[in-house]
Amino acid sequence: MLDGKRDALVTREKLVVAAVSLILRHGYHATGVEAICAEAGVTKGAFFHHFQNKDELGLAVIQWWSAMGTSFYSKAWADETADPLDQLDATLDIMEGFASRPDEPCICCIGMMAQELATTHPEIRASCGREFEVWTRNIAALLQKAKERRKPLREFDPEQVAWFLHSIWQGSMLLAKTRGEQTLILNNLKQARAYVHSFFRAKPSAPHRGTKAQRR
Amino acid sequence: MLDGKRDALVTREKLVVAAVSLILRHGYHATGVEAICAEAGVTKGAFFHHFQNKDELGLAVIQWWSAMGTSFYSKAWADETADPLDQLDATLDIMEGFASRPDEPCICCIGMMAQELATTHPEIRASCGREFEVWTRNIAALLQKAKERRKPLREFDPEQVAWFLHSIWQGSMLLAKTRGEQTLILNNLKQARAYVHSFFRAKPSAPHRGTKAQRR
DNA sequence: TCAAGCATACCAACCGGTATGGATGTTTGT
DNA sequence: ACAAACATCCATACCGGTTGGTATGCTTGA
Repeated sequence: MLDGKRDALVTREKLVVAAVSLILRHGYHATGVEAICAEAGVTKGAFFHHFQNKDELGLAVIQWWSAMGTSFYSKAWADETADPLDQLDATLDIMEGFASRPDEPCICCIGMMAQELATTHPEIRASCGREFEVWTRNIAALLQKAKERRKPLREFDPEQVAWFLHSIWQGSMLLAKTRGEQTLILNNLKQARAYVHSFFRAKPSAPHRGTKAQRR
Repeated sequence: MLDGKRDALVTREKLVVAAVSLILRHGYHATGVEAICAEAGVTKGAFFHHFQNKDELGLAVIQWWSAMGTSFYSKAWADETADPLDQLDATLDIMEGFASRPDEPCICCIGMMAQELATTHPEIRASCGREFEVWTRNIAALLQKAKERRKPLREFDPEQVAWFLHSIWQGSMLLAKTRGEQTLILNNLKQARAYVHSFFRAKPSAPHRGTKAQRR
């Protein structure tokens, strides 16, 4: 029975989700195993049945967050035939939407774990690096396609620009944490969008709809 | 006697410096009070004589790092009569130099603490925010001056651009932590420099010396 | 002489992790 | 078909080590 009282996969998922929620709020070290179990509604017996130790859960958390992120951007990335510049705009729209959710902080679980654990936990550092590359490669691919279709106004390296955009994104979330509001992120995204557009001739068709996805 | 065996200010400074060093390597929570004392060559008696608790030391660490940072940029910011755009370039040169130190990671203590403690420690969050603003205000002031002296090619808000640059800086250091090398930071700084220059007409005088401060 | 500065010893709380046994679903023997 | 046997799943209880923090008293400089 899939929805029976006892399902290992469900329990495991509950633990990972609980860990994500707590790590986002308190960070990795400040989140105890018992606190995760309490949030998930299980006990330590279940925890150490699914994970050898806390760090192994950390790796699962990173993968879970990355998978969630990829599905989060799927609307912008899925259509292979779409205009790549439109896809980049759609990506930025999604990011704006993520930063515009009321009463929800705009933070990245992987960014937090990378900051806290990169120097001490080599495996977690490597995992964070891999998942960072997933996002960046997707952006770089769109930039590459855009570069091929429309001749850019000036030369640029898609990969480097993608890392540049990712840095803006992570840095924005970091700086915004110290302030009450998230307009900083939205302002940065606007500049990032303009930066991307600056490589290409303005499109005559789309009248640049500006900021979308504000306040549901 | 200032250089006597016993000097409260020196001891306090040793504790703060030791804490900075350890926090940069292991993060805040993973850095124990006893470890800090060992690194500083004192005991817990000294620690809790100077700081009521660990968080109070955290605040001192933030202020220490901010002060060090400001003096770090003093060469670029001190001269009131200099050309503001040159000052911005000098600032980016210093940042490139910071990212080019061999075998030294390019990381920010305040960025790390903000990421780890912003949601749980309101006072530390506020302190990080204040020190972030110090850097940003300096950059914004230079951009403002540059905007006044030479008419920019297009309109921009100095404060928003300054936060944008700060985000790039913090995000670059964060992403670079997950990789072995720091060329990512240098590439981002190049794009940031080009972005700043894109607001102004190219200067005929300075032939744009490119990347400086590589490998001593 | 006296307070500031600091070392020593100590503590309750909490941490990640383990040992053990019971509950549950699945497979197997007949 | 049905129970026995089994492996998976998870709860309970427990543990050694570490944590931030304290109580106390010696030492040093003024």
